[in-house]
Amino acid sequence: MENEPVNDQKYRQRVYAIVSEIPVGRVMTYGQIAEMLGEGYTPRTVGFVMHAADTKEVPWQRVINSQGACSTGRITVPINLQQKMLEDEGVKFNEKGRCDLNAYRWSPEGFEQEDEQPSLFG
DNA sequence: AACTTGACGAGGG
DNA sequence: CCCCTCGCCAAGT
Repeated sequence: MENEPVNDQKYRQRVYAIVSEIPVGRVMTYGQIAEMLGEGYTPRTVGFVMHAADTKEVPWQRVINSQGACSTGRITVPINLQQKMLEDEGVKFNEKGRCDLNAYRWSPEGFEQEDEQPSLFG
């Protein structure tokens, strides 16, 4: 069969495609990605997919949890590797291992989040 | 085919 | 602000 299931890309491919678009020094949360994928997708699933991601082809380190911290903990990867990689890209973490999402969180065009900051018009 | 687990997230205490 | 619980969906056993 010639027709590739491009339109039926597994959610994995979609997740990888999104993650691959995250610029250096920027991050996205699992929930944010799940929201982009649409209904039927949850942060849980995104995390599961990321676990199987090719660490050589995907900037997996730029995906963190909603608290601004690395969820990798001590699982597939040596402790603090993810945070270390992000710090190397310019992302600052505090003593609690959390970064300022308001400053580093990135959204692709068409998926910008609403401003949480109040209007400066006063 | 059913049950358990998991790189999450929001809400309540 | 930290800790615990429930909900979510796909994969592995």
